[in-house]
Formats: sequence, structure tokens, C-alpha cells
Amino acid sequence: MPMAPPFAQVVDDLIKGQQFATQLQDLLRASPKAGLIMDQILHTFSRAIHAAEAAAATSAAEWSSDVQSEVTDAGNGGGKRKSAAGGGDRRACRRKTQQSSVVTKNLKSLDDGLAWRKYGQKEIQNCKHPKAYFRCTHKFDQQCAAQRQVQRCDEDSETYRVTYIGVHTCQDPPAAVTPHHQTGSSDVLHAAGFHYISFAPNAVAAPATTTSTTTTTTVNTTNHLTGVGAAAGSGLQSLKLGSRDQEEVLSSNTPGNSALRSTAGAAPAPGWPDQGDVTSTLQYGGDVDLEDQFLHGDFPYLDDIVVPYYLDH
DNA sequence: TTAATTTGACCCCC
DNA sequence: GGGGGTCAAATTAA
Repeated sequence: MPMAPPFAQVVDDLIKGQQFATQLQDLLRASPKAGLIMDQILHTFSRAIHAAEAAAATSAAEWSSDVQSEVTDAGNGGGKRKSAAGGGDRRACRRKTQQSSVVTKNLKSLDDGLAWRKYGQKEIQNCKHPKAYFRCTHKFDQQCAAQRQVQRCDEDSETYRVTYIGVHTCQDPPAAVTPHHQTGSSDVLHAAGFHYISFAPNAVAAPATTTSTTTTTTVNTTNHLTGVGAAAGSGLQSLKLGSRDQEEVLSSNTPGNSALRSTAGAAPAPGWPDQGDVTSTLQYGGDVDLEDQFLHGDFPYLDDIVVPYYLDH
């Protein structure tokens, strides 16, 4: 989606500031207190970027609507499906996708705590497994452009290659968040659209020289999930992955599933609380409690998590 | 009844 | 022309 020029400049400046701050954060690692302050600065940048992006999306959509209708009227002569919703909108959507930030991860679990809705699945050539397509549940009610594509790795069928396209601009209710990670500050951050940031030492360097980046990361949750299985019994959805067929796997592990989301809001579903921990890490990496855990070595996943929060531009 | 998923068809881009 | 991404009607689940 074309970003309105004033917003593009704002976002660009904010990202530069964020990158400088992350470099400074590296230098201040020795001091935990300074690190906390730096994290708050980074939170502020992230929040501002999201706000500017959301505003830009709205602005650009309004700006392009007139142009879009012209193109649609002039160019959609033939061969459409019966529905009125056709090619013009699709073209706009595809352009938007191509210009969004793209982050690819290899994950053992598909639960990232965000509300996704599956809208398609496709067999991909030269791949054993189909690719599933997800969009944010709030695509229409909050104009959130985030998308996710999930495909099982050919070489390791227990690993999923997950591609995140765009960033969440919605204010998703934090239903999937484990309560003990839900501090007041993280609520505020989440409400502002803050989703991805990492305290992993090597994460901060990622965006420094990036203009448009695809980053591959691995979140190693294997041992952890195995442990959960031993404790929680057979109700584990994550441990059912191997026994289900592909379609079921890709859809039933989608956090957008209403059952999962509703259970997470009240009491964690059997077998899910530990995945919730990982989820919280991804969403609320800036939470002071989590960083305390990280600094004291109590949060093993963060060692492997490198989640570039914002890689575009 | 509502929301999510499935799946075949459509369409854009390479 | 084919592959990949998206749409939307039909189906399923809660």
C-alpha cells in the first residue's frame, strides 16, 4: 500500500531513531538499569511507528479509493466470477502485501498468541506440504493488514516455516496472554499495537542497516513442549500435531480459533499455558518482568528468539 | 446463530 | 501459461 508521504517521512525518522536506540542499547548492556531505560525508549519508538503506520494505512486507503474506483471501472471488463468483489480489490491487496515487512521464522508451534483467520490453502510446487494463508482476524473491523503464511518444512515435518507479512495495527484483546505476564505496562503497549520486540542480544542489530528485509529465525520450543506433555497429559494440542493431517494442523493451531481464544481469556486451556509463555515473549518482550527473567537466565527461550520488530523501510 | 474453516475458482505477476 | 495469492460460497464447529 502506498504510504502517504508525510507519514512515510515520520515512520522513516522513527525507525532511524529506533535503530540508533538499539545500537545504544548494545553499548549499555552492562548496566541493567540503563538497559531498562533503553527498552522503554524502544517501546516508545515501536508504539509511535505503529501509530504512524496505522494512520498512514488509513490515509493511503482514503487517498487511493477514488483512484481505485477509476481503475476498476475502466479495466474490469470481462470474465469475472459472479460476485461483485473482484479484481480491483485484489490488485490493491497484492500491492500492499508486497510492500509490507516480511519476517520468516521456523517454529515448532503455530501459536503466536495473535488472532489469525485462515483464508486459504494451496499446494505449492516442489513442496511436500501445502501452504496455509492467514490474515488478522481484525482485518476488516480494524483494518489490520497483518498476514501470516504457514508451511511445513519438507526436511523436518515438525517444523513450520511461518512468514509474517506486515505488522499488526489492530488492538487485539489480549485474551491469549498468560495472566502472570499481563502487567499494566504491557497492556498499554499491546493496546497501542505493540507486538514484536526482542531482548535477545543479537536481535537489536538486525534492523540497523536494513531497508527491506527477510529474516529467518528459529524459536526452539521442542524440549519445553515435551516437558509440558509430561506434566499436562494427553490433552496437548501441540503434541497432537504429528498425528493429524495437514489441514487440521494448520487450522486447529491457529490462535484465531474462537475456542482457544475464549479459553485463554478465563483459564488456560489444558496444555497451553507454556505456549502462552512463548506467546507472551513475542508480544510483550519489552515487559520488565520478562527482561528480569532474561537477565537472570530464567527464560531460556529468549536465547533463541530473534524477532525483528520492524524491518521494513 | 454466529464465526471459523475448507476448497474450488479467479486473478495477478513473473 | 503457470504458479502463487486471494476470494467467497459451502460446510463445519461452537
